[in-house]
Amino acid sequence: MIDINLIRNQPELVRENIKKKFQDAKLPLVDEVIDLDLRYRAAIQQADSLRSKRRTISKQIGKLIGQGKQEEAEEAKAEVTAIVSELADIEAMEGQLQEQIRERMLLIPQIIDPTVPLGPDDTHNVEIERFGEPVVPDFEIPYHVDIMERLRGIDLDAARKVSGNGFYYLTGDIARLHSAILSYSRDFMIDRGFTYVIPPFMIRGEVVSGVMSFAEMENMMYKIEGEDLYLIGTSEHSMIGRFIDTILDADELPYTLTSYSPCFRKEVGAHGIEERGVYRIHQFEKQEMIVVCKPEESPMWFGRLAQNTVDFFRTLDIPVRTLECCSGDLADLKVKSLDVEGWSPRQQKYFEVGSCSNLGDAQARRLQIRVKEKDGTRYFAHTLNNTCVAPPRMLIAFLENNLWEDGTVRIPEVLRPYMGGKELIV
RNA sequence: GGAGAGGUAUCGAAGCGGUCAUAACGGGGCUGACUCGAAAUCAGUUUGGGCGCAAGUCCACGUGGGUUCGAAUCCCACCCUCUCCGCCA
Repeated sequence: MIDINLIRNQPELVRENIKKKFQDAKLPLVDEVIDLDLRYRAAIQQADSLRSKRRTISKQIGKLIGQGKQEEAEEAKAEVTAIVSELADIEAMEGQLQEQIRERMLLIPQIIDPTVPLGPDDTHNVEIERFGEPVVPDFEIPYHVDIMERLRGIDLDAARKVSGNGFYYLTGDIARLHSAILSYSRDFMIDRGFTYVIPPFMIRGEVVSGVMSFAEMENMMYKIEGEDLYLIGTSEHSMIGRFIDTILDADELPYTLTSYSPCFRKEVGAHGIEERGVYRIHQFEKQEMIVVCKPEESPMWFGRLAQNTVDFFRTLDIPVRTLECCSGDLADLKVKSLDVEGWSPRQQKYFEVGSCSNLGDAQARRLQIRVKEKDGTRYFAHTLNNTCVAPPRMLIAFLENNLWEDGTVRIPEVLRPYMGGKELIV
């Protein structure tokens, strides 16, 4: 959500931004908002003055009755009744206009960062940098599920029987590896100064509708029957929810948090659970980074967050690259976004393992997350989030890159302490 | 699950149909005085949001309705928090 003042004062800038995102169909929204806003403000003034009158006269009635002037009081009552009925119509209009403005404001995209490359869709995303040598070994790398099965580390058949498609049993060393990666990532982030947080895994409907659109909610969130609770799709939901409708002291900032949570997703819609294996599933676990900071610091944090993920994968000897989202592929709430992709020697291409986003003040404006300076000035905070690691998906990259020809999996040094000193999975 | 209490500003808390919601009273914060400095003391100041060029004005007492000329205050529904008992990782 953008500042409505931007539409009032610099509508051209808002239109340009819509064009940059190849959403020309939304251009009329700008003029609609300008028109509705004018009418809304007029309605406010009219209603306010009526409310003011109602209040003044009502107070007088009290006095008149106190003085025993019944007749005058009755006259005044009639006057207020007339005002109140007039007010009812204007208030209805006021509410309607406000709702119409809000509906449109939610559709108008956030002003993107000037550094975002322009392009209509994800084919125009721009590779920024590669880290590590994307090696293609001279033996064939099996499908990740086959690798796991050979190591007796996964049971998808049983999971389908028990829970359905999109779930898994991890067992033995693979399960341990999964936990090791999470523990390691947690410590990795703590070492970089982030505060470790374990948030609620279920949140209220009110919070859900605050952090995502209705369509997203329908397609992603599992609802608990008979309760006003939803399973989180990512810890970002509960982490950002924590700050809804708060005013933070400027000297508390920045909040640099790293949170662990399981994530539950329906994955309804375009993709479904088509992909076999553990690439796209209903339940996975994730270590996340969340930053709430001052506006001028968000570009700096954006870079640092993305670098954290890159560094993390590099300590596990997985080649990665960063890919910047072009304007057309960027979600409407985001100012700038970078995907981190891990190398798949089997497919001989990179695939998404994490996503780093700067939401600017869009999320904060929508959720009323404000900052107060010592001198009393207030403004909206900037929020960022980034995947540190989502183990099931990263296991794919991990296994493919650390597999030896004889079928054993090498465990990188940094993970060994979390694996009881093991160097190999055989 | 049973019983009770309660949701008012940064915190505690008063108000329980109009003349204190620019929120009593107390604490905290900030500014100033005194002081070499601090503590203590004294004085002042301190909610958020909308509209308006401004003067000013409106909204918010958990949420949503209702009654009334007028609602923090009365009525209805819902939400949440706390305490005790029970149950239980």
